[in-house]
Amino acid sequence: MSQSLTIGSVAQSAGVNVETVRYYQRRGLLDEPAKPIGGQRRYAPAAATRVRFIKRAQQLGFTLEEVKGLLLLEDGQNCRETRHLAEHKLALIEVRIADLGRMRRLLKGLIAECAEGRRPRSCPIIATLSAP
Amino acid sequence: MSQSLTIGSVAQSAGVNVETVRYYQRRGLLDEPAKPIGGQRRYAPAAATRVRFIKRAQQLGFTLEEVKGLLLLEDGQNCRETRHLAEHKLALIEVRIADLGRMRRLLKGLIAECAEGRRPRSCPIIATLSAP
DNA sequence: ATACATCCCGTACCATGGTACGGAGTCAAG
DNA sequence: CTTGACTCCGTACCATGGTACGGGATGTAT
Repeated sequence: MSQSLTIGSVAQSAGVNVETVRYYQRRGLLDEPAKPIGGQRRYAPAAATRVRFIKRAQQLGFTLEEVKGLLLLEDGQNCRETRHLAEHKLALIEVRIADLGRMRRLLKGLIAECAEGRRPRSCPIIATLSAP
Repeated sequence: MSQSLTIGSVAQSAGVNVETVRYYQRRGLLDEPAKPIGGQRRYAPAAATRVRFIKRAQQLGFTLEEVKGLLLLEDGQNCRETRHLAEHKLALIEVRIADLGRMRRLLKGLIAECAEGRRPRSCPIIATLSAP
């Protein structure tokens, strides 16, 4: 009963494509169970749990390579290392937020100039991009 | 004198790789000047300006496909359309910022739990990712 | 027992924005 | 006129996270 799932049911229960499960196996994020002689592989329910783990970590902004690192800590006994990974990721996310914030300010400013028609002869967005 | 630059000097003056200039030509973002019989192509200084335009637009978060759209409006006479493109991009950026903000809150919360050692038996980050 | 659904496996392809390679041709300076 | 740097062009490759295809083998339900 611990090896009861087909790859299709693992995929379905984790909400991903069968090909995605295979892909995770190729990427080394998921073990591939032994194949019975001329049969089909069977998966433990833990495989589906693991795929969900991967998906959740991705939603937190971890890449698959980083998830690989998290999975090494999966027993929950390495809280400190896990926290370091999370802190590092948090720092990267904050940099991205800051970058996007700058883009937003710039775009907003340009759009406002456009809307006010301050420089009716030439579009201020284009003008800014074209500046030497 | 209007066709005086080699591809190398265009690239250098715009701060990109020669291959990048060729790539933009393949993508249809930049015209490829006619090649003299058995000679080398020469570029007008406007080519370098255009490459810089592309790079700046990318920094504002536009993809190359979107830049292609902007370049069609490059004469500056289509302020309204340009503004629409910019507004659309701005909306996407704001969605992205909101997404990242959620990630940040989640990660911050988990890291704080870790640091406080509220759940010393198993790492709260791993536990959260592993939840059924 | 037969039909239909899945699985297996390798391989190729998608978007995105480039970089690298290699052999032949060309250009400019000394 | 030789040498070294640059150009040309097609093609292949990089990361990232998958998706698609196709023929043959299996599994399962009726």
